Amino acid sequence: MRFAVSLPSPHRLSPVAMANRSGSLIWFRKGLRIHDNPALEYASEGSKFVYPVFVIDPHYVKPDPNAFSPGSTRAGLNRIRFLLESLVDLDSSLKKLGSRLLILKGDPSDVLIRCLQQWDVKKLCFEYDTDPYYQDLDIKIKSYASSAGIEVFSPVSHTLFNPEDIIKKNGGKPPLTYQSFLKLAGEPSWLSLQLFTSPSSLPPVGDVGNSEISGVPTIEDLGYKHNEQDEFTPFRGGESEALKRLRESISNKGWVANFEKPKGDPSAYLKPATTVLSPYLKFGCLSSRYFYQCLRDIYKNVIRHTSPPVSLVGQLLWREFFYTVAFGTPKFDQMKDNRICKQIPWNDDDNLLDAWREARTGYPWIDAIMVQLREWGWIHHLARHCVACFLTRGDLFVHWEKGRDVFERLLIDSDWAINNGNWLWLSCSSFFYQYNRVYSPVSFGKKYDPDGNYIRHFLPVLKDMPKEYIYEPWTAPASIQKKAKCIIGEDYPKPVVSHDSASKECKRKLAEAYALNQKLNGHVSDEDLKNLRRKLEADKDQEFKSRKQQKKLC
DNA sequence: ATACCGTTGTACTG
DNA sequence: CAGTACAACGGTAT
Repeated sequence: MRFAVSLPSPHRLSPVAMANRSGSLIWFRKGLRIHDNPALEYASEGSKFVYPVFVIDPHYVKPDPNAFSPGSTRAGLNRIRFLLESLVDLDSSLKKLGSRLLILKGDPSDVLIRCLQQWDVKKLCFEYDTDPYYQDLDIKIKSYASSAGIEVFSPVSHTLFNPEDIIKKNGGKPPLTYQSFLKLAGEPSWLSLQLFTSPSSLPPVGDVGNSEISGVPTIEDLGYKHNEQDEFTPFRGGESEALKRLRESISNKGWVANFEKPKGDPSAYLKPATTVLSPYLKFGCLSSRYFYQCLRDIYKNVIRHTSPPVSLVGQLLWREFFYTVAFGTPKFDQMKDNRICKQIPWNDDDNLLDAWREARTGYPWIDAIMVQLREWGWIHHLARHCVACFLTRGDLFVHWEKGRDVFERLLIDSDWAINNGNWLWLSCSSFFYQYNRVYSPVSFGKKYDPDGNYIRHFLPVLKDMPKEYIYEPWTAPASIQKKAKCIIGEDYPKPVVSHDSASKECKRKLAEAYALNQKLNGHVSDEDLKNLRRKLEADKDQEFKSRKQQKKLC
């Protein structure tokens, strides 16, 4: 039966009406795909109607004129666009199966609860998500559903493993090294199953009463101007694009079998050295499990292949590792009260942060990466390492949380667990502690590009720049500087700080902080941090004075 | 207590 | 340029 217009709330429905409910609601959040989608499969099983819903949260998409780049408060325009493209693709796939995507706007929990009240829904299906944002949301939704007698199905399908299982296996705490994670994880249990079961048709959409439903909005619909941004990311969102990219990536079996992350060229932009599947994995346009299965199939048929951590499968397992640690670590995204995070008295100087964020550090190789990040929303992972090290472990010595925020906004693939994990890693706050080891484009360039053209494609502006300029901007011969200035402009900034990969000064600061952490067994109070910061500043002052004195004597 | 290890190092010598 | 010495932290296994 079909319900006409709006319904009373479920606790006021007669038992007959409840019993007669025959539809399902699939709530898309991540997992924007048809293939390997257990929630969608379960929703359509034995259902007369299926309501495929995506809720657009104004908090996530509403233009924020005060943000430092075009976009909303939380997301840059590139990612918003990527999301909308993914939704268009999902809608068109659903239409081919006899259904369509219902777009609703508002606070997700309010909107969804209203749908459950008004529509013919017996089963509510959505992919399980470990991000704190969804964990909170899910509690609300689940508690409503159970009070209304609606069945909830929330399978783990975003990741290869259930982080909860791994943590349980490890005695309640997440593993903190990649190797121990590998041991605990083993092979995923579903590997022998045929995952790629896209439905051939779907039940029709039920009566939606008087709910306000729209098609997928354009960025103009959301209030953005057509020319808000000069250059947009060249990566198109959506499942179709994801599968196309996957097929292209894995068509070269030798490449897949021999993939070694550190050997790729981070500057190769038009033909990236990696698969650039991360944004599709982030939104679930591509199933990580399907990807994993494809890779395993290839490995089976070759004599030799690379292994984790550097292999392609290894990259997928890094994702699992960070998801697991992030899920099992309270306050994972901050320094304070974070069990696994070193307490370090970072600089409070926002001018340094701004210079880094706005690509005017005065180091073309850093600035080039930052411009590509802003304009294209994607940079090679090794390039991410370079700029993250530069911000936190050079003379800038800026808090990793601030760099994290910039990445979270600008990257089209920014993923809560992975982004925070990498910043913890690269700032030597957790997982990795060898603060004298830095990642810099100069060393990558030396290693991987004998022609010296290494950094060329980070940015079109830099593509014809002589390597001397790029590597050592302010010590290059005058003739080269002259040529470089023609390309970049006379007003190209002088370096904001001296930056000798990881400077002695920075190393000293970190060593101090580590000693403090050790002495206090990790329990470092705000007061301790303040004192240490004061001490560091006093030391610096002292050093400055003594240097002045020495000069005088000379 | 000690040795060894870690996704992709650095600096020097010849 | 290749080869070698060095540097260095916390976590884990022994």
